[in-house]
Amino acid sequence: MKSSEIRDKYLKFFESKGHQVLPGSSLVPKDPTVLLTLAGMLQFKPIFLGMEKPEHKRAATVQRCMRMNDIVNVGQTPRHHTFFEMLGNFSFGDYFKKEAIQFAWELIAKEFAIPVTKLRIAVFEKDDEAYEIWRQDIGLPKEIIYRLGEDNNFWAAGPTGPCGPCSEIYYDLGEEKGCGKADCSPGCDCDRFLEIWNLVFIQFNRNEKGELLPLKQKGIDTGMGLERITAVLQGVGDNFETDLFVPLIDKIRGYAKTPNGVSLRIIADHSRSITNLIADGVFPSNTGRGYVLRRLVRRAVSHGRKCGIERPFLDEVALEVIAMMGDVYPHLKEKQQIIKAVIKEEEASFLTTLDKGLELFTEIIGRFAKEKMIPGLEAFKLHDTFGFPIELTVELAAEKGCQVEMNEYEAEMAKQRERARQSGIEGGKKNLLFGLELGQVKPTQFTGYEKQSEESKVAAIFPEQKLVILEKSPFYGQSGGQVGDTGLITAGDREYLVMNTLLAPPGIILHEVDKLDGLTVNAKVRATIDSAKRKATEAHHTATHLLHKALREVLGEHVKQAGSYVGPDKLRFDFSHFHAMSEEEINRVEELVNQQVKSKLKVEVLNKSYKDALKLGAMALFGEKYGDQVRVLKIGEYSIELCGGTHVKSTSDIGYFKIAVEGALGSGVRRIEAFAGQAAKVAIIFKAKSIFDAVSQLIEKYKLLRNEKSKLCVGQVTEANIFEIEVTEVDRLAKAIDTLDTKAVNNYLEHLYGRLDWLKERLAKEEKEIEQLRLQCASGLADSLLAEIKEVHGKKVLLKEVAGLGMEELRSLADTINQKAQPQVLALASNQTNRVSFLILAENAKQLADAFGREVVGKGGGKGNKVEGGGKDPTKIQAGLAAISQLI
RNA sequence: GGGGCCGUAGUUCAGUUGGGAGAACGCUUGACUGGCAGUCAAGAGGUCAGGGGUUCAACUCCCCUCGGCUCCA
Repeated sequence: MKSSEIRDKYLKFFESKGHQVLPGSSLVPKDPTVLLTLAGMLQFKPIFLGMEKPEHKRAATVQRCMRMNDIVNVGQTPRHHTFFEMLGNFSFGDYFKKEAIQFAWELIAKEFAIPVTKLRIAVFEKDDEAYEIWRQDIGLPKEIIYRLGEDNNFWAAGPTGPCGPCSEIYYDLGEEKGCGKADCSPGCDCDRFLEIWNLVFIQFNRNEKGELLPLKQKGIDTGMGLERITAVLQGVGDNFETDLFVPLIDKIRGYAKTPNGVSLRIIADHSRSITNLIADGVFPSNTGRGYVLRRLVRRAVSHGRKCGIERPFLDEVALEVIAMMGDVYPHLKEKQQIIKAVIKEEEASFLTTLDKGLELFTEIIGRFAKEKMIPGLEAFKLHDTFGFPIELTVELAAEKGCQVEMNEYEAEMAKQRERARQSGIEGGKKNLLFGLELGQVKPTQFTGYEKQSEESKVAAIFPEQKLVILEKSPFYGQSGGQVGDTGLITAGDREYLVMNTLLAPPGIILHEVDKLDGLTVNAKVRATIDSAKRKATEAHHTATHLLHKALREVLGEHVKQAGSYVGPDKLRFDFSHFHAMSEEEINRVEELVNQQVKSKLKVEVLNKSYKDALKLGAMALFGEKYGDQVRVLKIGEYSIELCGGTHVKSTSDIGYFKIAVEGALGSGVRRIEAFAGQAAKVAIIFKAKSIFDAVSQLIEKYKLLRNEKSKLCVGQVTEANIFEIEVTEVDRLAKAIDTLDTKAVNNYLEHLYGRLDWLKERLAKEEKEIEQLRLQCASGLADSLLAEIKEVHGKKVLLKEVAGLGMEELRSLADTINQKAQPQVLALASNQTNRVSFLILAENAKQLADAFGREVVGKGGGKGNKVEGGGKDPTKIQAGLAAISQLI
């Protein structure tokens, strides 16, 4: 049976049993606490947790999943993967153990016709109910039903919350695959018994005390790995030998000069992960999912090299993955271009780090060739700092007959992990919502799309966190990047300041207030938001959508939102893009956005089903489910996106849009900070003002320099034409902002920057000229000083105070004198802006400097026969020089 | 979120108890040559990423910011 038939058969079977077939969700989960979709039930987690109402009582899905826990086993065993497909059927308070077991058995034994002799069953040791169903209702002999412990057959999503026993169906691959031990049975570590289906019976809620309380609404959550069942049904006993992998591995083998089975499997497995991750909107980066993706690419490339593949090839392998999976998952085909491009770029960048690492490695191996042992610390540094894989280090070392001190390496690695974990724990505690018991609270009715003030009743209070929940509220809870509203809750004549508003997953709006005294549940209140702040936030939010669209127009369709902040003060937008933006690109984007502002586009909100929204061409973000009602934000004909936030009525309300900074967050991810409305105007004028200040400061400095120059040896100083900035120019700028003339604003700012640069350049030139003049003067001075060299105790000595010379000039002066006369003792001291600089050339320069330093309140130091130093009391220079002459 | 490394001429990089900013290539000019290549000579090119601190003195030591690379979660 082909794997595609197995998928279809599974879904059809459960459809016939009254299940709604739903599409699997993205690998990027909606739940922000979960990195990747790692199980079929993830999209239904809120339902099992009682936070969301199910739309169907029974559902069945095929879910693409990713798990990184077993990555070291991938390729080594017949059944570990980073990417796999999970077949699942679910019951939400509908059928329970009996039907779940009956369905499973019917499919396995009848539809798939797996011989009973090959099957084994496991139940939780205390679950007599399940045991009896298998025994009585199905009629299985007790020899093939096993009772297993909590670690194997009890499922929980966390330390508290819904949980329950499970029952597993195993396939016996035959004794020859096993460990041969007498007690070998399901649950054994060896490869004989393959777990093919796990049926989870969610029947308890575990509270903080660890007590198991029965759930009113029991649930069923089952999962059968497509790869495993396919292996069984195709009679190969190895997932990598199924039609899910064979064509892919063949393709990879075609690139390999020296193929080895394990590497081919790893590359095949990782290619599937990589392709699907990128298709779901993940880009390589150095954090989070992006980092998972990067690691997979790098492991795959490393194993490619192991197989003698020197050139980039993964992007082509990805095409094969798309060819194999594209019919089931059409979005892979749609994203083909991007997938290929991203992989190519990432592969190339890894090859350069490998080259770099190789250089460092050869340097290290040279140092430790004698010991035949590379310290773990070196290997760790190579890995940690330079990204050179440890496997490669070990392998290359072995080629040179060296080993790597792995204990030390592992110890360093453990330290690194510990550090990261510590910071993770501390970070988690910061979350105010952590550990809040919201199970009994109903979702708040949000009325803030239309109203700014609302009569309401207090639904719940959390005194410890100072959180208030209302039945309905106009306050927007922080989500989707938009900050929470602030404002006022009044009860009678008492006022409560709302500092921030948060949103908990099932749609509960939490008002963070300054105090709670007197406020009780069920109290009648009026909730009023700070509308000025809201308005400023809305301008930024609508501008964010325009920005997103404009970026896609200017930079390309690969630009995708990767996070945002929308507040009253500014907006921040993170997006995928591979290079820094050029100035022209930034200007183009600004212009495009301001053009939309000028066009006074109508901003509309449409409530649509997710399906219809996609049909309209809305840009889908992460995590939406197919059945959801979604809000579609339509800005004229320009932009259409899903968005739950609040917005201005017309783009003209944005006022003006200005990008402040564009920078990198990591490779492949850029960040823009921008201003809209009043904030934009303030930011621009402020910027202009700060340039004015800088310019006038430079002008002052310039004048000083001219002055100094005129005092130096040459007499003639021509007066340069200095641009002063006129105040009226600020008015012109303000006017350009008001008329939305982006070009004028940018030209003007550029003009200001230009002037600043011009002045800086001018200043640098002037400084250099003065420097030259000084050196010139110093060399002139040298000639006159030669005459002052005296003979003391048979040594040529010159001790001299000179006026207004810096260290630079002293050196130059000393050089010239030294060149022309070679005195044995040369001490020059200068009084510059009330401080002393001195330079001494002599056999015992240090000793002389100490004596001099004592006089002028200073000290100095240097190398060999030269000392440089300084002091604070210029009036003592002569005394210092006298002290030196004493020592000669 | 927490670490590590890096940032010096147009480019690739040197630069140790903190005490005159360097090399190679490239660039400009000149000479040799019929022209090019080439060789020789001279020259230009640096806010040592930016800001603060310590110091008589910071490319060098400390802190912060920005940018690039990288590991862990």
